[in-house]
Amino acid sequence: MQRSKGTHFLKSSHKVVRRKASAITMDDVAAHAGVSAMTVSRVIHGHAGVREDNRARVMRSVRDLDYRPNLAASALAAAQHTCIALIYTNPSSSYLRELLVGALRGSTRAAAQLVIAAWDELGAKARREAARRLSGSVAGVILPPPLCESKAIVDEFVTAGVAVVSIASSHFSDRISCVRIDDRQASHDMVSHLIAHGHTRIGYITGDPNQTASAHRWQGYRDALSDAGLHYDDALVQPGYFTYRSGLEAADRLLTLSQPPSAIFASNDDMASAVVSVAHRRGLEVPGDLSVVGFDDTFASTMVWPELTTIHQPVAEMADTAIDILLREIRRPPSPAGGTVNHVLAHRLITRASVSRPLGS
Amino acid sequence: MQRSKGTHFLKSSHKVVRRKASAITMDDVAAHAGVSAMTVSRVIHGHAGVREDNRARVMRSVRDLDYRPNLAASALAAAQHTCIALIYTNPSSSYLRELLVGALRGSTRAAAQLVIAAWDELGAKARREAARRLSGSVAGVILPPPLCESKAIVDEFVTAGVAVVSIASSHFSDRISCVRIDDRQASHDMVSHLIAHGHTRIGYITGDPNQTASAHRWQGYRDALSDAGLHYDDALVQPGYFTYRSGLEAADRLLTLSQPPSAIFASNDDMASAVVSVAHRRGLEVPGDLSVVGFDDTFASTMVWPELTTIHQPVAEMADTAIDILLREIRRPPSPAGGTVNHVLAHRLITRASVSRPLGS
DNA sequence: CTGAAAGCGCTTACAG
DNA sequence: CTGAAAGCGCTTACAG
Repeated sequence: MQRSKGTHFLKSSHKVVRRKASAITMDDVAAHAGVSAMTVSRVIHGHAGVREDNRARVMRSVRDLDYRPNLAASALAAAQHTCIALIYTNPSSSYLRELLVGALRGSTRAAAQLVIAAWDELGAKARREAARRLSGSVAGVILPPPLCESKAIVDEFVTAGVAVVSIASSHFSDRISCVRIDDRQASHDMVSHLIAHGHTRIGYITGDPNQTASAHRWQGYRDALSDAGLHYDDALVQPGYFTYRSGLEAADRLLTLSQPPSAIFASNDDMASAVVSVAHRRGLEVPGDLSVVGFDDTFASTMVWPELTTIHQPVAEMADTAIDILLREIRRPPSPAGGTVNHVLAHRLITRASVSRPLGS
Repeated sequence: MQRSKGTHFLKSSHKVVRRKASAITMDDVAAHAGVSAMTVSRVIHGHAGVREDNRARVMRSVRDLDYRPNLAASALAAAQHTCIALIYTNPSSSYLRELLVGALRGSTRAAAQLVIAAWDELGAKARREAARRLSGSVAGVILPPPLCESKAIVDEFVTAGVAVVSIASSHFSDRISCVRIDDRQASHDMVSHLIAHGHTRIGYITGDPNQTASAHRWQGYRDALSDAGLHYDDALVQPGYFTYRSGLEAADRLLTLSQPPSAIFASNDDMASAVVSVAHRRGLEVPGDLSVVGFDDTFASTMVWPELTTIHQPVAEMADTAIDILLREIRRPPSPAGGTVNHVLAHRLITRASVSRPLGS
């Protein structure tokens, strides 16, 4: 192993020792493998048209020297000073954390610069203003809900030629790309899970009517009932807004029904947590007296007792994917077509402790 | 306003329009201001030794052209391919989100590359292993609790010459720098707040004994009681571990006391949420029958009803500051001294709805 | 106090 | 299938 440039760095100097990782450059790898830097670059990016033996040698050298490309250099050389913004407006959304982790992973991998913008304090007008300003300095934006439901905001970016990907919403999927799960199917899965446990009176708390996911989840609930031959009862469906507070109120309405449900499906975890709290206040055991399930698999779902059965949404992966889609759109040659992507990731039913068979079954 | 290089980009091409932001380079600014790029660079970095009129002209041009430096280029040129890792092990810590936002802000500003590592699935041995591996590729690490309390991990990095900053813990402050708040004073403030409302029997739930903050917060509780001339009652202090579950158990013990407290101070929000839940299950109104307060001002504190009075810890700012400290250590010339920094940020008491005067006062 | 030149580590046309 | 050269936009010595 030859560290042509690196070796003398490993002496005593504090500062320089710390740089040792980047001491290995593409040229070092090229020399080690006996090819040009060009070829190394091709191999690394998986470009076709490299002889198999050369490819193998390069990969070997990369491993031997523990080479890690310098992202700053890549970004600069590729003139890909791509700056992508992730905008959030809902600080209480527990999944912002996952969103950040995923976006960071994606932007690092792609050597794009990530900017986080918090717009929760801004009014509608200030948001449009901010969007206009941002359009001047970023090539793409990731729009989580509820921002991606706003035509004004989406328009602002699209008009400015900024690439946009919405997370968890297909509202404007004809104009911008989106990454999401199949909310309807996921909701269907959850209701079927409850039915399989013997529940026939299943309460449902809807989500924010301004978010497309709400309609899909609700539809999934109805589909599953109908598929199981259960009739749909209006009284069992109460409006919510994805907030803890709204969950509290909906749960109260549901549990004071003359014939209360034996299970409640709140369409997100925050509301489901609220249901558990209301149940406790009313002296009901969960899941003994009432089964409760949520949606999203956020932190909130394990912050209650018992922990909630819920639907896992791969949020980090969604953000990561969003970066890829954005970059592809930004870097592709100008095409007349445009063509948005509608990327659907797999969801997963997470079984925890908040579901049991109904009383007396 | 002359966009020597930019103008022709603004034509129809989709791709290139998106690059317009970076079309303005330092050379453009230099030309606009009638100086060299060198001088622009000096002004931007606030280096001394630039004539006042030149400085003013440059700043004017920067503003006029809306110049934004290309971070990739800065990083590359400065040979500051500094890579910093943020390692987390506690995915349920609601403040990871803030940590990420702050770290990202800091790393973007400083053109450092940020890497997020999740070690929560790893055992002690695997963590040491991971630390060793990471030491080869990063110049600095940010260690939030509880990781920063582990001598083995800290040693692994320090030995490898990697700069380390711990968040919210001064445990190894003689060997590594830390960013934190004054936990003891903050806790004192909170207890004084309860006393000011007329509470004299104040329950306390301690934190994870392995985290230094726990001891400081507990000390603040005792200090405040003593300062107010109240006696310290062992029965009112119950052990917790910063988890929701442990809060549930501690609250049960506290509320079954023959003489239960009129207020409970849980030393973090997760446990305080648990206290509220237990209170409700026992038919107690919060804050009517029991005042409850937390610590950290995380998402959990507004996820319960009533929302919790708590101590705000500026977590994002802490991470941001950590990046600065790290960079200073990494980039400073090798010095024999070393010298760690102990940076204390201001906390804030957040008053919400979970405190009232005790019953019958 | 100021600037011309070299170079950071990659990638992108362009030739073979 | 492969490589030499130019260049991405900045900063760092080095000279004035």
